[in-house]
Amino acid sequence: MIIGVLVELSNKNIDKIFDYKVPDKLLSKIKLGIRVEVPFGKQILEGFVLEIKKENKENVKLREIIKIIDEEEILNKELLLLGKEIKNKTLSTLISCYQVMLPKALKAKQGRTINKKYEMYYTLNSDYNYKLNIKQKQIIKLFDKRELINKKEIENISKSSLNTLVKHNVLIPKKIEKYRTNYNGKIIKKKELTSDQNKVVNEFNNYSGFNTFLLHGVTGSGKTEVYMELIEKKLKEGKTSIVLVPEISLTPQMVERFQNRFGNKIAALHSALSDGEKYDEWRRIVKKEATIVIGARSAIFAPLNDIGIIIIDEEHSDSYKQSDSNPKYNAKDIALLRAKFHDCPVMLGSATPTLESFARAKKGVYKLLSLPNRINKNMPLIRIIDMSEEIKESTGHFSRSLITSMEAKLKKKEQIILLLNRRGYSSFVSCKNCGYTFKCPNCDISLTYHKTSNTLRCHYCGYGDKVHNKCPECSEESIVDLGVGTEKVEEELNSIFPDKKILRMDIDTTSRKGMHKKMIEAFRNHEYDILLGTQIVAKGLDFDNVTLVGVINADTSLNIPDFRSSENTFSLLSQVAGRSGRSKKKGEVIIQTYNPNHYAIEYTKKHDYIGFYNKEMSIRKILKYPPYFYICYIKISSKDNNYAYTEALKIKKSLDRNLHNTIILGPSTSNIFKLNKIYNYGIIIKYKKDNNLYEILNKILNYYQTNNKISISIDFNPSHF
DNA sequence: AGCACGCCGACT
DNA sequence: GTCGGCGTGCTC
Repeated sequence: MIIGVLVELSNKNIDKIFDYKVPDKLLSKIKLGIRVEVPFGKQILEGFVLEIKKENKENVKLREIIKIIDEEEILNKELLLLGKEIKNKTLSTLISCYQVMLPKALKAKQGRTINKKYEMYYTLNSDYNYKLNIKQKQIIKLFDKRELINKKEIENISKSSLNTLVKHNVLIPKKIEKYRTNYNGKIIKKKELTSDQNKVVNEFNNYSGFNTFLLHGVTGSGKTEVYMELIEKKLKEGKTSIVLVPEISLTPQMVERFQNRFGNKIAALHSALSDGEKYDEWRRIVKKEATIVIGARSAIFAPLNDIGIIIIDEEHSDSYKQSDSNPKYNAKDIALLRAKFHDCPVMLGSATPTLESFARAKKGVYKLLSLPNRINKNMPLIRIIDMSEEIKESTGHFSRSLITSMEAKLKKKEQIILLLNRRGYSSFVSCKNCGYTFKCPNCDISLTYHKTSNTLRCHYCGYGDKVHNKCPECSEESIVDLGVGTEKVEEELNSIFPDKKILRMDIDTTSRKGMHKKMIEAFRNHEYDILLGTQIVAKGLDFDNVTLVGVINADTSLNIPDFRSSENTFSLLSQVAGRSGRSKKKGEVIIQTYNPNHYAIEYTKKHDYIGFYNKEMSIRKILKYPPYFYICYIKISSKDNNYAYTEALKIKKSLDRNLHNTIILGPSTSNIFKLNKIYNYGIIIKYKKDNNLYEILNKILNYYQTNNKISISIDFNPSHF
């Protein structure tokens, strides 16, 4: 037998199928989608079995595989096919497309130490022939009611008796796999749906087979309850479901809600799990023990069969796009591919859908469903504070209106969420005298001051430096911290409200495992009065007692050189505003800004998504941006700045020669020009139809493949530049 | 990715 | 004359 194997090396030259012979003794174990170990040149590598073919005389010189790694396929037919589609859409290596589908534990080299975990159990040999003493009888009695008894439980009676019983074949040991994750499902009865929710469910049920739905529901309108209703229906039909949520809002709270409804049918996949835990969850899915998968981006590859629905919550979130490594895929696109394969619906949900999705819904490509009202029928009141006026009156980060409002809420024992919008914002340490700014020597990034460790750090490469008092340029001792960090705002809050408890939540304080969950629970239990944080506080959190949301600086995300900056700002502000007044108490939102007349802020104030959509669409049309045009971003990177630029120019010229009906911009420096000593340039291609784009790009990739002085990365529909 | 092959510079 | 530099090409 001859098999075609794809080896686990992500290199464009090797990204093809190599043929191997299978020795007779392994013949019966060969299946598509398992891994095997093969000799490859001088090395031994793992690879996936992608083809099984008949032997013929020309194959005589082939080498033989060494061994078989998996008993069962780890990539089923659907996923094998899907990998090829992703390769074609993203121009990545096929092997990277398969690797991205699997938990780390199953990847070559990285996973060798992660094994299944077992626990020892015993069963009773029904026809044993042995005279029992008192202790032993006591042990045997355990088996009256149960068939399997855990080793620990027996050892609690007597460890040596256990050994004797095993020796005399009275008890038979059984190794049973123990999952590192566990769920104690206390099923809570579902809530009655509101009439709005019922209407959505009924409209959805009018369709069958593959369809894409866009559920446009304002914050607090009860989208999750709709999702659960649809999943329950699929569950009754014997079908499985995938629910994607952004990593940041994949809070224990969200997982718990699903567990309370569906118990141990749920498998949750998110970054807070260890590699071993992820591996266990993955196997629970394979074994069909879990039929509802809830997870972040990569959960779209869950090895489910018979998928009945795929739900993507907060569909506007850019976390569904993998942009840091290949393949640069978007989970929304993968969802559509899988749904077509399973002939099942996809539901995209958001209070602020992406323009792309809403435009498709308006064209009828997606079916538009909406939840226009909050469950409590009460949208929070939003007030905009012009900080350019305010700054004349106060020195800190807080306007008088915000402080007054905070005082009022705190007096009523209500809670407050404060958002420090730091997106694209680099806080920096600078010289007051000459303007010198401390920058990372590896990256084109200002260093950030960390008070706790008294160091300057680069948030991109991790470079650290001592704090200097003297300016290296002008030697004056006038170094100041100009950044607006959460630490600094926390200090200021402490001095304004000395007797109030403040909870600071950002990457620094939530990175430790389980901290996120603990903090959210502590805030819910009212152990704190004010929750201060970055983006992390904007999404998905649901606290009944929060009646005021304050946005300290709405503008920072507007100032990013990215055509989506208005959309991202509108979306962020609308989302965070939605945290206020979700229950019976009336909610209030205060947004501090230096651009009170910017349309992203004005439409946020009016809770007017459609208004924002129309305004932004008109701009996108003029500037030829998505959804009117597709975008492809080519990044050219090298340690040699000049070389990177000259090659980028060459690429641009070659694109000009070969592509027609496209707009090609650049090369210009990337948003992060220098990162880890590497210089980055980018070329933007705007196009409507792809013509021969893929072919040309493939040629460029192949041309530079062997050049190790430069690297080329291609991102379709990028979320960062 | 690794490793061999191969064609040019400065050294026991 | 030889050791070793890394450019090029190949791995079933």
